[in-house]
Formats: sequence, C-alpha cells, structure tokens
Amino acid sequence: MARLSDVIEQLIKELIEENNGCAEITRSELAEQVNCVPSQITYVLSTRFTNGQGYLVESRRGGGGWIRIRRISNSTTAEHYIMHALNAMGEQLSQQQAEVYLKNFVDYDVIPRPVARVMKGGLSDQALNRIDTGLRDFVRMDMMKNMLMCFILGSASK
Amino acid sequence: MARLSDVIEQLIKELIEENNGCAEITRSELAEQVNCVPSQITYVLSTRFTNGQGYLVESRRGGGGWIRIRRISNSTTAEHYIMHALNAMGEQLSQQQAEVYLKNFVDYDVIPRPVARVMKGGLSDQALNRIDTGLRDFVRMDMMKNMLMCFILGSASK
DNA sequence: AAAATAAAGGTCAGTTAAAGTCAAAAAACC
DNA sequence: GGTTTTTTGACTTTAACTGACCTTTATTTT
Repeated sequence: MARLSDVIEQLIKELIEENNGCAEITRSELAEQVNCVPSQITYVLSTRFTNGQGYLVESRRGGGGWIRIRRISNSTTAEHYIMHALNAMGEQLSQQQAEVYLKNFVDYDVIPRPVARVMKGGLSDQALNRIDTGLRDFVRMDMMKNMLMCFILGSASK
Repeated sequence: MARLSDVIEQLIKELIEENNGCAEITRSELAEQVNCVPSQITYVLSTRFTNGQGYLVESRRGGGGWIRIRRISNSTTAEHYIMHALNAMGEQLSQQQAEVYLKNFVDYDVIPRPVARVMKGGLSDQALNRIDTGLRDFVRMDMMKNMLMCFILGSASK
C-alpha cells in the first residue's frame, strides 16, 4: 500500500510536470486534498525535494502565503555541469573551497563573472562571521547549493 | 489569490512611474479604490516604500491632506543608488525585506536580474535555515552588504 | 477673533491566515 | 528486536489586514 508521503510526492511531481517545471501550492490546501496534517507536506518537501535532487523550494508565510517548488530541466550543459558539481559537494564548504568552485565555474564559462563575484562575497567568512565556526561551513554549503539552483532556474526561464 | 498589499504596491509604483518619479495620493481615496481600510495603505507604505528602499514619503494631515511618495535619486548611477541603500540599511534584514530590496534593484535597473536572483537564493530562509532565528537576520544583513559591495567593486573594475 | 465642525492622515494593538518547528507516537523495514 | 522513516499535532512565527481612537489642518459659524 502506497505510503501517504509517496502519494504527496507524486502529486507534487505531477503538478510540476503539468505546469512547466513549477508548482505553486498552498500547504494547507494540499494537505486537505490528501487528508493529512500540513506539516507532512513540509516533511515530504524536506526529504524529497532537496537541492541535491534538483529542486528549488521557496515559500512565504503569513496571510496569502504559498510554497513554490521548481525543478531544473537539466537540458543545457551548464545545468549538467552545475548539477554534477552540486551532487559531488557534500555537506560542508569552507571559504577556500567555495572560491575554488567559483573560479572553476567562471573558467569553464558556466557562471558569468559578475554573478560569481557576488556569490563569493556572500559566501565569504566576512559575511558569515557571526555564525559559529562549527556551523559556518554547513550554512555556507546550503547557501552555495541554493544559489546555484537559483542561477540555473533563472537562466532557464529567461 | 493576489494579496491586496501587492496590488496596492503595484498601483503606487505605477503612479510613480507615470508621474516622473513622484506620486501624490490621498490615503482614503486610494483605500476606497482597492476596497480596504485606510490604515492598510499606511501598512504598505511602511513595509515597501521606506527610505532605505529608495523612497521618500511625506504627508500632510487635515482637510485637503495628501501623501506624496517620491523615488530618491532617480537620475544617479547604480553605484550611487546602492551606496544610498547601503547607508540606510540597519543591522538586521528579514527575508521579506531582502526581497523588497532586490525587487527594487531589478526594477530600477541597478542590478541585473540574474545577479539578484542568485542573491535572493543565498539570502533566503531556505538557505539560512540552520542559523538560529535570533541571529539569522543579522547574518542576512551582513551577507547583503557584502554582496552589494562586491557587486559595486566588480562593476567598477569591469 | 474664537469656537465649533469637518476632513484629512497617524498609531497601535488585536485578529486572521498562512507556513515553520519539533518531538513523540506509529509504522515499516531490516 | 532495533533502527529508520513516516505520521501527527501542539505550539511558534510571520505577514496581511482591521478598527477604534488620536492628532493635525482647513473651513465654517457665531
């Protein structure tokens, strides 16, 4: 018997498919549709729609809030290249490693220099200074992955 | 379901655009137009048209009162615009505020869309999830400032 | 002139409608 | 039998929206 989470996963994927790579839902509505508590939607999103799996999840709380899930198309070389790198990246990222990656992306013409420059600024120790060193590299990695996904999705829709 | 606040924001922006960088409204009239209470206009102004976001809001009460919203530094360069924003930015930045800034930067051609998109990804709660909520908005601001500085420096050296 | 009235905008605390968090219970899987 | 995954729900946070009450300014009345 299919697990509820699988059903939800499937449903979201269909929505994405039908909708050109982008699903926009309301957590509570979707929850009601499949008859589960809202937080289970959150669970599914966090386990099956991660950056590493090629998805970007954005959301907004408060009145009129929503959740948007987008999938990369993986059709251009840049997308391939970045997804490949992203999957090889692991959980933590030092400033130095970040710079190496960015340099490669620029050298191989995968990311334009101005974009890389801004990314570098955001990923620098200077910017992340207030974060505990034990946590910093994890956050930096989350940021890197999310920024890369945003970059890919942006250039796709352009 | 478009949020009323968004409609109001858009409306005001159009007025500003049509009118050479300066919109003059009457709070209650605008409120009636979009069918909301007057104080919601105030709410929109205070969340999306702050000084730091490049606007100057003046008003006059009493009979024949008005509210005037002007874009600051319409004619200056991107670097000026960003420097002004940087100066007016405090210590903390929520995801929502970050998005308002970025939207403005793009709308006013101060930062190219792909760069803004990547910034948004890095500044999102999604990416900064592991940081304690008490600290998160401080870090986000540090990042924003750093990225903006990097952007300016980059475009200078070209 | 002074007082009263009308016509604006300002403030702020409270309500509603969303999403997020987290840990415990239940189920599924070795 | 123990471990991992799923499911649940109580509680938190955030953003939008509302309304009652306040302050300021202009106009009208006396």
